[in-house]
Amino acid sequence: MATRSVGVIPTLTIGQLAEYTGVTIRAVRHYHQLGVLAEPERDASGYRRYDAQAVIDLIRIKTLAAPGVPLVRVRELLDAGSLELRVSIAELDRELARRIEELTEQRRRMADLTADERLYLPAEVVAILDRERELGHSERMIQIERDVWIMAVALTPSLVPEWVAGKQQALDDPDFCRLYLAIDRAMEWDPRDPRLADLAEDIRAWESRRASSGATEPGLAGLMNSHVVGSSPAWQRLARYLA
Amino acid sequence: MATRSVGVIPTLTIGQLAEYTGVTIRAVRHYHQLGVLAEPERDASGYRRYDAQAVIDLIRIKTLAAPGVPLVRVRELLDAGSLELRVSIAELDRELARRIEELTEQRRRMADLTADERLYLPAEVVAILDRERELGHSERMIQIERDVWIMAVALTPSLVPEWVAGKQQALDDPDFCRLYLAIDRAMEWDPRDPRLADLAEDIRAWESRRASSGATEPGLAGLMNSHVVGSSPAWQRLARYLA
DNA sequence: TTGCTCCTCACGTCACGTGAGGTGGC
DNA sequence: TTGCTCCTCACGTCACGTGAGGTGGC
Repeated sequence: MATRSVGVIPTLTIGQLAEYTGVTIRAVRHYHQLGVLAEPERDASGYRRYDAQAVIDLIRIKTLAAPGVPLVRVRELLDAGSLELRVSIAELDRELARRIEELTEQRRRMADLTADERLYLPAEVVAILDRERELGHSERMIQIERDVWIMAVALTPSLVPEWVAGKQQALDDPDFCRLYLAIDRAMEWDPRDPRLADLAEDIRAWESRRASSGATEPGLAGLMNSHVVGSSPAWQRLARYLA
Repeated sequence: MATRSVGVIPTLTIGQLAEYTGVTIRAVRHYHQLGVLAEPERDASGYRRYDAQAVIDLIRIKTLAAPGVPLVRVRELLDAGSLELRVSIAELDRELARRIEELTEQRRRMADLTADERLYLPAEVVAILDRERELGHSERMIQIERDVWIMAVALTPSLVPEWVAGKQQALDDPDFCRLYLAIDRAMEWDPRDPRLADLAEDIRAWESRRASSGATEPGLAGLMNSHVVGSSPAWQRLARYLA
């Protein structure tokens, strides 16, 4: 596709070529080995001698390879006609645009690395956790709930929207909020604390009101399941009252 | 820095973990091997069992590794305190911004891949070549000059600004332009053509006018040097007339 | 002789990919 | 029994990096 240069013009050594085009000497040799860049003539000392066309070819190779086009494809592209090259360049341009989008995404994610949940939970769940923080819940309980949500999303993502809706509804109910905070506080009570029996009563009452309203949500029952209660002796007692 | 999860919550297999976080199973094992992600407990079958903290850790690893942070550094970053992490994230953010700039640059360069000189010659030289095209020069001569410029920039970049200025000045002179076009046409003349002697006379006359004006430029002499004339028998004759 | 650039093997690196051969629960 | 997921080696890949040992002109 490119015409050969006349050949009567002075030539460059591999070091000069590399410096001018901004690649390493080793990279040039590598391109020769893969047949991406044609081997040039040698001088009397066996040194490679490059002409202007080599400069042009190498800069083309570099331009294509820099954004990550595999060298085998670079070779194909430059061997192919300029029409095919033009088509591929259009493709590569879209690819680069995509990569720029991706990096911009990654910058956003980086910013979230120190902030906690945002990165690994859906936004609605993060909102629920934030809402509970505002209600004065302990970080310990929030973290347990966060872990439960992570497992829920990982194991049964299809059920998550329903749970999210149920939890949001519950948090709109002042009775639930009081109850839920009480449960949080109860975590550190002595398991023989008499208030646990009253709390169990309140929970049962709320749950039956809720069930009669037709709402389907695993909320309290979900949190109070056999996996979670193990983290607090008081909660274990509470679960026994409810059973 | 992150607190351990309670451990009474159900766990994920390596496949579930990989799918949820969007990495391959092999990548997870690789992270274990390098110590970037802690090895979890095994179940009765020897299968790895992951908790919510592993999900969090893995997403952090992925977030850092995706834009190209070496895994050894990822390990250091996550082992270090969150202050150090924050500092490094600021650095990484600048790095990502730089990469986005770079990709944008590469998109521009890609567009120039089919257009010729723009990619491998400084803008002023490209302007000179374009100007000569407008004056009606043959592509053959332009290409020879292009190759001379490439070699000039590669071998003695410090002299290029002077040459560029000289050439621009010459192209502002209508006498030079006529002469230069004549030289272009003469390339394909028969070496015995009597007009060559007249042309040599005109060149000498122009050069002496130019020298007396105090301008320092290698222009015509540069083009008509021993390296280039070899490409045309008529030019060789012309060079002998001038010698 | 010393320093510099060039030469050709050839092994190393980084982040996994990809079988090879085998186990364990449904 | 078949199919699926998991397991541990261990070699392969891609684009070079990095010595190892040697040559040639100033």
